[in-house]
Amino acid sequence: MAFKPAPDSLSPDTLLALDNQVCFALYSSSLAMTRLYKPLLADLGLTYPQYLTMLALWEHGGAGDGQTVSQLGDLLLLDSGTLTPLLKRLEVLELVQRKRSADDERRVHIQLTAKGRKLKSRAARIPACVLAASQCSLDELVSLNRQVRQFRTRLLNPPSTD
Amino acid sequence: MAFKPAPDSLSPDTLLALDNQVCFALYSSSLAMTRLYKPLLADLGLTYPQYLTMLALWEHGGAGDGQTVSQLGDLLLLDSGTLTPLLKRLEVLELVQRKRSADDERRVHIQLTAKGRKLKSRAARIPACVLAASQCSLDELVSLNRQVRQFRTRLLNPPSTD
DNA sequence: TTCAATTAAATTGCACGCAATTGAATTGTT
DNA sequence: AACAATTCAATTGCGTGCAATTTAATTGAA
Repeated sequence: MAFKPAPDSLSPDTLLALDNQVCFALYSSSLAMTRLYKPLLADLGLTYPQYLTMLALWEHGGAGDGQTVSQLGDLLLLDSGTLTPLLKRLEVLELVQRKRSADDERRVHIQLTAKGRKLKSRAARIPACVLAASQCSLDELVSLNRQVRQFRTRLLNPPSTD
Repeated sequence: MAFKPAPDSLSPDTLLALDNQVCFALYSSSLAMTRLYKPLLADLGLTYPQYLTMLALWEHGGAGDGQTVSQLGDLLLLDSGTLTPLLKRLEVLELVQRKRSADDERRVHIQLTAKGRKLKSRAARIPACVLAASQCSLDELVSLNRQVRQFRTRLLNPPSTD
């Protein structure tokens, strides 16, 4: 008499189920976050990636020369192909200034304008809105943030192939 | 004698720090996952969103008429503006068939072709590659997946505004 | 029955992401 | 000094995401 087989946890059906993919959980959650931010950011005239860029500049752009495109890319994990046109749009909005470096003409320094710095106080209201909409406690968000960042760190430091 | 003030956990600087944004953790992790999948999916000739769409169809497209565009959108949390051109590309690849519904001409049914069904066995190798590259245990991924999905569920069911 | 409201998919326009390439500036080696 | 290799930003091309609109089909209320 045969036992009823348990669902094989390594079957293709299980391995490929949409809800079993961490990648899909991250992907769909990230898009859901973008949608949540959109109306909040519309008040500031920013898109979501533009907002992240302003966060990076508010936090790390205070020093004299601001940040180069590459340094911003390191902070945001994006490349110049994405950042260059985005930064040009922020320049049109008069939130940043783009200036060729004097001592290395290859570099472009991104500096906040007065208008860009001023926007920070209005943006400061956003995190509370997001916390409320997430229906999570602050502790839960802090914990989730830590775990997702830890996961990202491991992804970005692939095992050496020695 | 004044105490040295603790860093104010509710100051704008703290609230707006890039690493304190769950949204950025999710965003950058999701992009990092996309980059990880890219070479694996290149072997199958798929982009990452196309792969997610195939996952949805392998799991839920077996029944006679497959899934309509709307039903796929519910599974993937995407709309027709995104899915229609993506599905047309999958049709060009001969992985799916798009057919107007007979009893409701507004609907378009998406069905796997034999070639589309066959691709599943090759895709079945991908999860193991991702697990290895993530440098996480299966338990850790399962746990992270559960928490991110729970977070997404709360985001998508906003508190009623009665 | 008629026709307004609703629904489904497609279309349009814009802003990403990113691979691949280009062009210009700098560095390193001899 | 010369010049190959490297680095940085910009550009090009393609595939998403998504708001807004359009088109066509269906539903529903008078």
